[in-house]
Amino acid sequence: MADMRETILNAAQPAVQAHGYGGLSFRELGKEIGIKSASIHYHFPTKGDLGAALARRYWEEAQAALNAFSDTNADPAACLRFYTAVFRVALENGNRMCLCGFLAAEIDGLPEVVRAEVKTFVDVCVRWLATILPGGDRALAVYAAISGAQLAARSRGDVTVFDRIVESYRAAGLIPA
Amino acid sequence: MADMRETILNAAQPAVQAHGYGGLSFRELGKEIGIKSASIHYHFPTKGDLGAALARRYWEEAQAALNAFSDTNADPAACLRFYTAVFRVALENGNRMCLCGFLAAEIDGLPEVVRAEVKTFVDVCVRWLATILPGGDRALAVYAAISGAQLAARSRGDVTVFDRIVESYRAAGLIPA
DNA sequence: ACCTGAACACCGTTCAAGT
DNA sequence: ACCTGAACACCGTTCAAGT
Repeated sequence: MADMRETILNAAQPAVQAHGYGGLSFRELGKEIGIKSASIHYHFPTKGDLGAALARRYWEEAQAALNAFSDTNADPAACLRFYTAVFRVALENGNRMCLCGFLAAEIDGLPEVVRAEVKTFVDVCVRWLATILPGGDRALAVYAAISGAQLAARSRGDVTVFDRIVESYRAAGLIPA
Repeated sequence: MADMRETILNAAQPAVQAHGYGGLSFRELGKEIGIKSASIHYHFPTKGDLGAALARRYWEEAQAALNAFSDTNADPAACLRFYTAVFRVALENGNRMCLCGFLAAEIDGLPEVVRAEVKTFVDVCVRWLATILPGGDRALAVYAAISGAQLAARSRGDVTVFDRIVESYRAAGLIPA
């Protein structure tokens, strides 16, 4: 089996996507993976260290997935369909949020180490979108619009709300059709 | 001076807009207004009751403000400038989120009474936008897009990010210019 | 190297008790 | 009618102690 560090990250990620950083409990986490909460601190000295590791792994995987797709498919419309599909997965998977989307809302109460990784996630997404969309602030706007669509769909508890909003973005011309 | 119930709501609102529902502490709240945390429960039996009262007051005020503007100004572009300005205020005021925007992220861990008020806030905004924008899902899309712009700007700690995103929405044709 | 029990100061909540 | 102190089971964190 995998090392404990990874086991902790794997259990913590869906929890944060559902309840946020503040809603993550070391005691519940320990109960889930069969370890005492004090033992988690051996692998991640503080909650901030765990949060930062979580966010870093998240943007690394997102970056790899986005680049892998755009490397073999240069069509802007196809790339944007892939991008929205990535954000849709979180909703499909237990009506969860993008990890860094939730952390962005909580940014005010986050340790600096976590904040930095959240900002990097946004950078990764916006940089990738900028290689596909027209210049200026369009990439930033699309990043924000998709985040907002996810948030709205989640609060409705209805994935089809996400689809309808994205379709409306396309119809309006914000996203390439 | 105002009654204690209102004093509590006035102190709790900016706290939730900054730290969320989970980040609201009855003890800190009590310290701020000079009352014991146990006394807050006299006015609001549970944290959920306080959260619901907060969200309800929030959408009531938003509804009143939006209607007051559109009653005397029918121009779609002007109405949308007013709408975005309302969401901008939260950022200007200590880089805070829309109260119900934050609660939407936390929806999973919210008592049902709070959830219902959050949904009503979305309804209020979308219904108002629908009286101004072309039919279909455009109102829902604009609601989501502006929420996302606020979230992105907050995570950046930079109000001008909100302005740039909104301007980009206008340029793309999502919002009437 | 990795885990634990016990303690610390926090949290929302309850309730008997005060005025 | 309104407020409080004390208790309850929670929380992240620390640390001496175990293996």
